[in-house]
Amino acid sequence: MLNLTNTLTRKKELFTPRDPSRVTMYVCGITPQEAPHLGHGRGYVVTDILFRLLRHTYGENSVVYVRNYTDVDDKIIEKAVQIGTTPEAVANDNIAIFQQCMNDLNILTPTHEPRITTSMPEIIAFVQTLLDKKIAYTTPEGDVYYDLQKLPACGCGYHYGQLSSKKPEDLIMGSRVEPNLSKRNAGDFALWKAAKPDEISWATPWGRGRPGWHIECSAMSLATIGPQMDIHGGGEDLQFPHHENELAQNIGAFSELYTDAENGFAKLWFHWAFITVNGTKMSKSLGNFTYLDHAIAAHGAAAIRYWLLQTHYRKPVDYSEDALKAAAKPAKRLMAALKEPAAGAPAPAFQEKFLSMLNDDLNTAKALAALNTALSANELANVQWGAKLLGFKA
RNA sequence: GGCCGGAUGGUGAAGUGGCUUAACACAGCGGUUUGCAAAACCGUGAUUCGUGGGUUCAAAUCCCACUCCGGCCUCCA
Repeated sequence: MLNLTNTLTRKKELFTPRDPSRVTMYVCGITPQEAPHLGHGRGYVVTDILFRLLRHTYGENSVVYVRNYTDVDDKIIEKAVQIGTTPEAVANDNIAIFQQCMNDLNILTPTHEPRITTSMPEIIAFVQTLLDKKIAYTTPEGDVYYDLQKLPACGCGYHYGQLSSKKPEDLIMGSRVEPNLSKRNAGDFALWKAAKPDEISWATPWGRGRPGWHIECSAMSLATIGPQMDIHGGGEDLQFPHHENELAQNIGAFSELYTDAENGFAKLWFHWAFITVNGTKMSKSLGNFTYLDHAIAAHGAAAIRYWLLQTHYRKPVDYSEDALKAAAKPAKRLMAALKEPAAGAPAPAFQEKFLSMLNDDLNTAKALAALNTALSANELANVQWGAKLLGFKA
């Protein structure tokens, strides 16, 4: 009985999968232009808890979790030029660091980890579908845009801006999007960008180029999960424009399938909040980030997991060295309990209580507290069982 | 400017109507242990939940106003 906050309705909702034997979740992954920072760690630790809980509830082989790599984008290309290598090499290096971090943090490997560069036929096909339906249009420059005026009416009741609580007219007024005279409406977004000289590009019926950011996720989720999924997740900042546009793309392609609110693109949209530093968002552009691998080396993976799980996933977590040090001690205590010989089966009452906490919108802070209480009471079997569900590994 | 979210002890943070004079953790303080120290373990902390009103038998929890802070509107987990 999992209750999760659905960004689309802004309410905690009882989660019921479309098919309990194949529960599906797509979470936006990283753009490997740089090594991952602590913020990436948070998102995927949180998702890991959700994945573990779903596996516990529906069975280990009944959950399909997809997390992609956006391995081609402006910044990767820019970086490759800067250091004199290929975009592929930049992406591969950073993906390797990312995967090592995920491994260190004991984050379960997703069922599928698609990349843009290996999903090109699906991406091109998706753009073609939107062109065929006249929802997208090409420009003289060779770009392809989504025509927001053509967003089909959908049985699911979606209107553009619903996911991010924005009104289209506000978006256009406040728009700082690069002016492009070839666009029909200011809010139209790129599905495909025409090739620039000397840049990596792919051939398509409408000309060479590379995909826009949003279409990639629509295509990769279609290829791995299908046109409808249970949970779609990502960082808070992806709500707009990325997820809003992704949703518009899927409705453009599959509106006839999406007959009502229960049968839309995703049943539930899941977003986690950021890591902040002195109250301000940790980000690459502000330069106030800490590399994930450095933090793991300095404090240990268990301390980082403990620190992150102390706060509810929808609230910001403020980073400081002191905060990580403060988490190291209880994390160590937990680790020591996990290193003890297996203490047998947990008490049913404890399991039930523990699961009800996680099922209540992933209340990991409360679950961690229950673990500490069990630890003080020397309930080793309970501690070992609970810690495992929270992804701690001896 | 528009929209969204938040404000709980020295610190992080859970709690969204009575089970809470507020979980859990860190720091501090007291103690046990120890040759001393460290580590470990035990004990100890807000009569109070941004401010002002209101609703209720009952509010940190609901409603209204205000103040402050953050996020999104542009690449971003």
